[in-house]
Amino acid sequence: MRKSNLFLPVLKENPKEAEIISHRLMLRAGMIRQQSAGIYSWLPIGLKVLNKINDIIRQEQNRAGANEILMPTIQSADLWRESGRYEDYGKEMLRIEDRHERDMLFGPTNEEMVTDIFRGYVKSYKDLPLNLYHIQWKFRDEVRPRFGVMRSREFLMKDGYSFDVDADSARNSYRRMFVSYLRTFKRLGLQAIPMAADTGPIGGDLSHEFIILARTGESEVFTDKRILDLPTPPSDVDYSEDLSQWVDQWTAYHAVTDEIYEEAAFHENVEEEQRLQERGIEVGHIFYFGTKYSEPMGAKVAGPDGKEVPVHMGSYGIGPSRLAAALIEANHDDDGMIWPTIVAPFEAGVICLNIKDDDARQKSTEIYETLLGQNIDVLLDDTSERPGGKFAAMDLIGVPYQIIIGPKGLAKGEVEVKIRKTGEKIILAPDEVVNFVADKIQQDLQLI
RNA sequence: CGGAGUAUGGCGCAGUCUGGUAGCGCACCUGGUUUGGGUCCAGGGGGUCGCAAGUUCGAAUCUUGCUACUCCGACCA
Repeated sequence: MRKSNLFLPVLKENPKEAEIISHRLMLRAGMIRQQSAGIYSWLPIGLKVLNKINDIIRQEQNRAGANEILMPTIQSADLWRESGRYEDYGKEMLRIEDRHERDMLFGPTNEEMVTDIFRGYVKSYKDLPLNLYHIQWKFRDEVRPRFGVMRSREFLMKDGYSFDVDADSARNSYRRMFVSYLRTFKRLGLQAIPMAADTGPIGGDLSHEFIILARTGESEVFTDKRILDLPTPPSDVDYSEDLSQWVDQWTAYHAVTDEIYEEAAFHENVEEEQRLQERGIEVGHIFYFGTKYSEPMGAKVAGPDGKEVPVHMGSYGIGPSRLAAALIEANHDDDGMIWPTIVAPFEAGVICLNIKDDDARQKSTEIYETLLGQNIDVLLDDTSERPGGKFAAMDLIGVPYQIIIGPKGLAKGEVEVKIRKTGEKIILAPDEVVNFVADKIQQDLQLI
């Protein structure tokens, strides 16, 4: 992408409404635009990041055996009457009436709808387990949306649903998602800690929240430091095997949010020197809730004995739009965002310091095109702005590898590579730079 | 939903107390200049002062009502 052709409305000043760093930076970098309270447009580089996050989630969902579908945002109230939640959900649900005066709603979640899909097709235990997920916009009419896309009313959610013939099998499905989530957050460069959680309005008896530690987090978390050193399941983890060892290992240490925190339990379970009390951001939440929806909605399958049984279900949520903000909270400095390469709006940037200088322009373009040819997502700053503005913009949007090309350097046979994360500046010959940067990016993107 | 605020050009703000025909910085446009960490000079365009009603010769400014948005709290992916 050439910057001269990119819609990148960066702001020099901080919009006054933005209180937390991720919100400020997303507005300043032109990633999002508020349209009304808790409702945002996603502008080009914001959308790029969001899509890259979605890609990682998809890869790890699919690896774990889940099937991607896409359900609508608008749902019929009748489905929710079947489960009883139409009355229970309260004002957080946005209720709509269509022209025929039918009660509709903007989906805050999709348990009812996916259960409806399931019951329409699946009749035998032989087709289980089954896991269906989608990545779709949700609406929850929060009383007080805030912090930009961290707590918005409209938000993107990956919500997945598992179906099993019995509770034991459902626990295996739960473990697959548990492992998949550990991998997803790890690949996004985040240290997410699964914490025992309340099941809330979704219901059920087994639930974990995945929390990343960040000073600006909204909840207080209490855990054992040693949880930070646990290994993440590798890319070749076999999802058809028993995954208990992974789940047991990760749930062995005490880890709770303020919702269910009890001082006595914390002190009993965690030795003083291992206690870690921090703020955290919830980026994922998984539930096992048995037959809560399948029973009232008649989602049943025939078991081996020919008798019909209601399926055991679980649901698994990750908020990609919130993750974008959480990633910024976890990775930034005074100059702007510091994206992990895997979700950066661009993997590399080429700054041509003086576009009017023939050598600089030609060399910049050549390097840019060579990188493109290697499938690297690269931004060429071919604008006539001043150098200072170009540097500031690259740092603000958090481009991990920045190749700086100007007449003065070229005269000495030099270009500079700046590594955003470390601030390192490496001087190279122009014909070395593509390989150097391509290698770095390849390393960063290596499947872990 | 309780409490506290804000609303003036794309963004950040002054002007409101004390009514008199709207201003600054950034951004934008033109010309020149400059080009390795947010150049400099000159000129220029852009505003129903959130909306409505009222008071007044005259309202961004005073009064009343409304709306939107933000912050703190309760609630939440």
